[in-house]
Amino acid sequence: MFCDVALPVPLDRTFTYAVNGAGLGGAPVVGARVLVPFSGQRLMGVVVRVHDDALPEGVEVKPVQQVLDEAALLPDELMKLAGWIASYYVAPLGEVLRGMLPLAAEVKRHFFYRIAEAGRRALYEGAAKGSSRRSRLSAEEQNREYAVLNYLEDGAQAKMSALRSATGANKGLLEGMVKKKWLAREAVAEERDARRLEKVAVLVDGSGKREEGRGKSEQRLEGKDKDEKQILRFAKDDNSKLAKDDDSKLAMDDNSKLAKDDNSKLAMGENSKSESLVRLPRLNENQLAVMAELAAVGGRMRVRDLRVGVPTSTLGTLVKRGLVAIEEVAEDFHFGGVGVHGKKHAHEHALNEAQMEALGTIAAAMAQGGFKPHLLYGITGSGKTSVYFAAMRRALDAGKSALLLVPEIGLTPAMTGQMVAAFGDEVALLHSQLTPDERAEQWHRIRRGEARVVVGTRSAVFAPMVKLGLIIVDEEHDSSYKQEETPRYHGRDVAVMRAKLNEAVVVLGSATPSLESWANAEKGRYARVEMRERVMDRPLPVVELVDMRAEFRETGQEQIFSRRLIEETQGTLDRGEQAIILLNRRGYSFVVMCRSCGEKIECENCAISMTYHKHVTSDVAQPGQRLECHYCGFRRGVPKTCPKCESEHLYFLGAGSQQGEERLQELFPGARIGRMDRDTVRGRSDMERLLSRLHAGEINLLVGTQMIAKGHDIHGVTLVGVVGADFALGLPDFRAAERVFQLLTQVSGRAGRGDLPGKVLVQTYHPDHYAIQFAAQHDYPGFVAKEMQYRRWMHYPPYAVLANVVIQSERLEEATGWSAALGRWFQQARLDKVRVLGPAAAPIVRLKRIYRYHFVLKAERRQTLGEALRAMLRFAEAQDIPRRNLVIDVDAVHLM
DNA sequence: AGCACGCCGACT
DNA sequence: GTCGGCGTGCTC
Repeated sequence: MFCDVALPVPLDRTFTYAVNGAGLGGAPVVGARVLVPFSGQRLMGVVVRVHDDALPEGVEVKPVQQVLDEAALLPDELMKLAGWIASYYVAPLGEVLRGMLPLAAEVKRHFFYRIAEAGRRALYEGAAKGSSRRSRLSAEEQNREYAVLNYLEDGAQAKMSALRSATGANKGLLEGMVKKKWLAREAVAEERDARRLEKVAVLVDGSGKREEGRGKSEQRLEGKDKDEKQILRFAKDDNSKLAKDDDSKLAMDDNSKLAKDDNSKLAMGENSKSESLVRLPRLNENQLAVMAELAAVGGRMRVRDLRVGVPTSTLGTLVKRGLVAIEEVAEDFHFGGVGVHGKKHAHEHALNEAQMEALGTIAAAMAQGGFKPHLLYGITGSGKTSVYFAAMRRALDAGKSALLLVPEIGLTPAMTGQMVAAFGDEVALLHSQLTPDERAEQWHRIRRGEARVVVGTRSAVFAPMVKLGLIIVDEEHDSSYKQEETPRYHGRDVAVMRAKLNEAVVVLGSATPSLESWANAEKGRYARVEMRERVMDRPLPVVELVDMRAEFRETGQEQIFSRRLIEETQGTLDRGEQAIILLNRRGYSFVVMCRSCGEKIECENCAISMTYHKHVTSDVAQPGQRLECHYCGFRRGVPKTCPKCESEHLYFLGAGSQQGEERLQELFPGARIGRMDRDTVRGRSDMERLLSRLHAGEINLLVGTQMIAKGHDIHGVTLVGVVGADFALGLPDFRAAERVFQLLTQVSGRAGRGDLPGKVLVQTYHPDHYAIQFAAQHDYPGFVAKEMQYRRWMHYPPYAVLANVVIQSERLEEATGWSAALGRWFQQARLDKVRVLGPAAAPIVRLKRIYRYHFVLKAERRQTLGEALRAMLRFAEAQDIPRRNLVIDVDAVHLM
């Protein structure tokens, strides 16, 4: 018997292994994970086929080394989905499957090292001969090498982690020793329980209840009085275990001294059974607070919950004094760091008529059963979220599970907070900020059917749901659903396919649906559900356009903020209301240009203009390094003179959010200004803090990049200013108009969500452009009609399917040579019904030191496009163009 | 991708 | 002479 295994390597095929080897309980099933030998490595892969077909000639079949799952880890429909993605996006199946599994946490590869013959010689014969003088090792590193050899001298093998902590060696050093043949290395992949351990603080009381923790010392507090004469009695049973087994860090650190003493005694064969009396000084305020809190909850509490305003060391002190013990238990559940907050019963608000109707349509589809896609077009503020909640509730009531996809969880803390509040511990959150362990844990909770509601970003579309009944894709137009690395899938489109395979209902929701989804609704493939009124009959904000060309003519100077915007902002602040201003670039100024030669300062690694940051934005930066590349992160100082012509006249162009904030500070000295961009919002907590300050009115003027536009529901905001959002209209991107329309609509939606009506001021250099005009009128259908015309004429999606093919190489000659060869092939192949544009330099011709050329392929039919791409790959293979230098992006969102 | 194998240049 | 850097080719 054989099985075909998909491996996480960039190769468009599977590999066959024998499964009748000894020690394996029969053949693995499709969907199970296996460990297999592969090119000198041991890899984990997923079985995709079990068969006894004749094998291709000339390959030596190796046996499967270990079967990790008895039953299929991935259910049948996810295996099918993986196959579909691999074919649709022309991606290796193994890489698709890798993205579907929480692999990292479950199989850990350990390296074991053992001393080799040459290493022994080096050790005995001494340093003089052993180390080559050529090697660039410092004396310190050489010493470490000898420490490693000493450690391994007895011939036993040691784990890399043990070696590192014992000798201070790092991986590079150990690998260097392997190269010198001083050490032999063996890699072992081992499976482990994905569940995390959690530390629980336990109040040690004097009631005689014995501590039965694993090898922990029995600790007792004599008498319950917590005043001056606390006497503690340590009765140490067997501290050697404490030192060896107890990996609880707190207990370890604090008892290490004690444990050491006892170990030495033990080593001499003396069993310690000592008792000691320790007199304790009175507890300080922090310590008392911790004790009180523990006592208040019955003496047990998770350490994580305990840290309320006291330093972490306090707990350590209490442990040292034996008043508290730390136990480790398998953690049952937590929300991966998202707290429960938000309006608890927001979802229970009575739905208005439009919402009820939308819910009715979705519920009816669920009741009827089977695959049913919907497009929920609801204007900003129409209450889509409430409909999602109600629909998910219905799914649960019907015994089904529900999946909600959101663009970026960190940016919408309110939504996740509400989910947790509404569905409690039936919710699992999946997002990029989870550690591999947390991810694996959530994955298994979902797989076991314990979490029936899943909220997550793009990759959550692969959650192993049990009885999936409903998938909702919120803000379905959002480009963050597109994965920008292999496999380059679109979360929304995968969601629709998944719903089809699961015979589930899928709802794509947006105030500005993508043209693709709108076209599908027009064709009747998706049922369209509309909500065209805001909740509570709130009006949409009035949008006023400010023509920045006229502004310049009249004022004679280039200013970030127009007189109208300044005036309106002043008025808003004077009335005690809040304003937010979108300035869709981060940094201070995004171009540094030479007045003499016109040269812009570009990144060393990318063909990209560097952004000036007035203050260093990251702790890794060297002081003074204020130019930053937003693509590769490269930083440098600001040169005094132009690098090209040495002129001293460098000037800074294009205002970013940082400059916006500074300018607002000057204009409105009394305003309480906040800034929201990737420099000020690093993690979820930053976002939550900013939003809560905004809610509380501690901030009354917020400036930021597009993250301020994302679904936040802030009732006090009555003015929204938009600065430079039409910049994108000048970019060579067929989706530019769509993006600008979406951004304007989304950000306008932030205004007037409370009792007071909102107003939007859009500063623009293209006041007559239809994207701006329709956005100002809140006319999505009008915009779509116009944009569809353009797409039809130009044969762009949704009137064609499109793929971007990038040819990349660090060497310019390779990139140009290969693209020319492919160009010639496309010409002579005369692919039927496929239009090929290119080869051309990619819009960003060099990125992270890699040169990039590209083709855009357009076809009427999906299948035609797929065949063309596969034919192209075959040609590339025949021409020895390495596969990794060809990036195929089906349904590309950015043609960069 | 990651690893082995093999050619070639630098240093003893 | 020997070591180590890195380009090339293959992986059931």
